[in-house]
Amino acid sequence: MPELPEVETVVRSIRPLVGRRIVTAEFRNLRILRGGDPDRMAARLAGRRVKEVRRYGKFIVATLDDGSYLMIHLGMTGRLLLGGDAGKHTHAIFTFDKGVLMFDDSRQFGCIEFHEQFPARVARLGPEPLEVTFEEFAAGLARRKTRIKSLLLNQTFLRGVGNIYADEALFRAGIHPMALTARIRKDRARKLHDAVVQVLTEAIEAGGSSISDYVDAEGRKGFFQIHHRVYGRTGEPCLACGTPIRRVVVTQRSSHFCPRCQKR
DNA sequence: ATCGGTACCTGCACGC
DNA sequence: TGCGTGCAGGTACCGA
Repeated sequence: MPELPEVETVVRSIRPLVGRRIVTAEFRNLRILRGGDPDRMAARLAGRRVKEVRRYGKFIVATLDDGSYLMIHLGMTGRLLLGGDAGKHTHAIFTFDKGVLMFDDSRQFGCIEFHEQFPARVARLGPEPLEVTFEEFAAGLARRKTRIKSLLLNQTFLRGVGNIYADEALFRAGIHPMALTARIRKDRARKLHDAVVQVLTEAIEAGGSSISDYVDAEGRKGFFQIHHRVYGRTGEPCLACGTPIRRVVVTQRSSHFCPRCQKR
């Protein structure tokens, strides 16, 4: 489900919780805690006020009033929902002095972690795609020895790009997903940098892409999926040239591309 | 140090 | 109707 635009939309939709106080935290599925102690977490969280909620790539980090941090990752199917009823896949329930936040995740690839210090995993991520300079971006391309699709998905290169937006950006830049990064010339690299920024910006404006189950914390779907040019369009005609869109697997992930518009 | 393959889960669509 | 297969927006971990 969630890549940068979806996580950004979720973060914006839970902003009303900033300034609110956590009354109780209930954890129903411990897998989500990745080894964290549920009782200790609940005790540390109770009474804390949310100072700030920020997004780092696909990670959500809430800063609490005592300087501790609550980190949330939505994985593939994670949802944060304000209010509503707990369901089969509701794994955590945060009750605030005003409002309730539920974490729902059918595949359980998401996680919730409590940290006394800023989480190291988040600190190790690469730059934000909407902030990275072209020079940094190009230096990253030249330094790696892999296929461009793999690099775009690598969160230490850029944080937040996932399978949908990698495919969409590569199409817009006219680059084949299997292209080796070191062989991409500067003009193409610049096109790719621009394409990443544009596609993410447009997707945020559309509230993200709702393929099957993504919704924001108010239950609203995104509508960027209607603007996808290659992702999920295998066999359908390329919107630029009419050639059927193809699907190849790169690093175990589906990649959708136009064989005519995207040369290696 | 980097890279690709694998594992982790559930649900859905499909063909038989 | 049910069963097997393959696929799905994610990252961590392992061995080469």
